[in-house]
Amino acid sequence: MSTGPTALPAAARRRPPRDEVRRALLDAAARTFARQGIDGASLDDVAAAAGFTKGAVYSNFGSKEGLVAALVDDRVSAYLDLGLAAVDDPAATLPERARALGDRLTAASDEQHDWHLLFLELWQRAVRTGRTDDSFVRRHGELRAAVAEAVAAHAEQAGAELPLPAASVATLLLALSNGLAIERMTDPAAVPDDLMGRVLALLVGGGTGPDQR
Amino acid sequence: MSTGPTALPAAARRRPPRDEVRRALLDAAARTFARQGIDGASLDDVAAAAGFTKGAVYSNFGSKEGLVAALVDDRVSAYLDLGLAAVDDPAATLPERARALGDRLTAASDEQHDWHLLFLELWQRAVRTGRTDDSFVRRHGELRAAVAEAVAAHAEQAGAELPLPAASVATLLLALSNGLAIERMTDPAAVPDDLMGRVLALLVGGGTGPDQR
DNA sequence: GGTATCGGATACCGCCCGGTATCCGCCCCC
DNA sequence: GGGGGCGGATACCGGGCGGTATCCGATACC
Repeated sequence: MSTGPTALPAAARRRPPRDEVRRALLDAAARTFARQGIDGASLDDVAAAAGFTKGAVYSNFGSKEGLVAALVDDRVSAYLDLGLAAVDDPAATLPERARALGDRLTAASDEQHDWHLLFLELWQRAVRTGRTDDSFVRRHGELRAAVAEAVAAHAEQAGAELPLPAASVATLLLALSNGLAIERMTDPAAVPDDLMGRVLALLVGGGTGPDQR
Repeated sequence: MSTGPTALPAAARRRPPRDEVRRALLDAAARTFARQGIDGASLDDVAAAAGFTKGAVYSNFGSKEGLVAALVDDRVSAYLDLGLAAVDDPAATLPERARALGDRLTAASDEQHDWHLLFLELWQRAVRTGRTDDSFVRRHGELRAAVAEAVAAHAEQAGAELPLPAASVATLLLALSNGLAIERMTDPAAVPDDLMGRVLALLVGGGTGPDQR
């Protein structure tokens, strides 16, 4: 995977556009940091994973901290978009949508181990620094607000009465997404595929009926 | 806090019993690792927090990895006991118990930031090594099984029909405990005090009625 | 096509940490 | 109460990492 420039026979070497280098470094950082930990991965590791050297990192991001900051911006934004897109399916009833969203998020947690690992690491950093204006925390708050808004809109559109405030539902959705991913990564058998969907349906007042899907 | 032996005026120095040293080191490790990260904290840091030096750590645990392993054993066992004790209140109805448990777990998450931080770090290590027989993973599985058993017993005793299998309820309980603690640590306002209790009540079929407590 | 510039490569520095070898003094037991 | 052994303290080593100064070559512009 990821054939860097140095993979070529040292002959026809082309210098890739700067944006391309940036992207490659960010992607490599996401993978490498997720797998080895932010502190556990050296800049040499990250750069090598992208097919470059440390020099490229310092040229583009100034420092390791700068790389992490850029990564937060890049990835949390992407996650927010993904989350909103997943909810924007204007079909079917509210519980049905809840179940569909749950299934999709469950599947995503299987495919995106890296993202959850990275998310938790960024969260840890934010908590440890104690800075409430941490950019990761801020972006995460935006995500929660966006989800809450979406939940409220869908409920109103369906004319349904939520058993809990929309804001709480949003919080629970995020908490379950993380919490269940955690359980599933260490013991997949403990988290049935449809569990997330069932609970989400419960949260919007739809019951869980053994198999009414 | 934690007045180590060296705090004395260098005169009346007594050698503490070995078990005492072990305990002090384990406690200091839990605090220090939680706050600075397992890799971020040096053995000097840990030993100093307990009022000793690195030599004591190597004498008692052989290596940093040995200290971490001992910590896993120590802390996960304690957590399992705490969890079981919290559920063993033979009073009131099932939803009432669920709400009480939720309140208690929420309060605990406020007081035990360190434990959640440490838990997540240990979990990350287990996931990254990929060892399914990791002792942390095994102990966590035991915890889940114990919770599932307790849930089933309580439900049967109350003659209630659970909307989800007891095992799933147990998984959800753990997931919510972690997930909500995560949300609460970065933004306390986003997680109302009674949210956990309400959801747990929902999970055991008790509804959430705005304030029937 | 020649040249100036910018960006990534390379070599190097200093710090810090895990680990180890060794030392020293408090406990325990006879 | 005296001596031996154990347990913690101390000093030191080696490796690895973030960061930096410098080099070199490709790109783009005239």
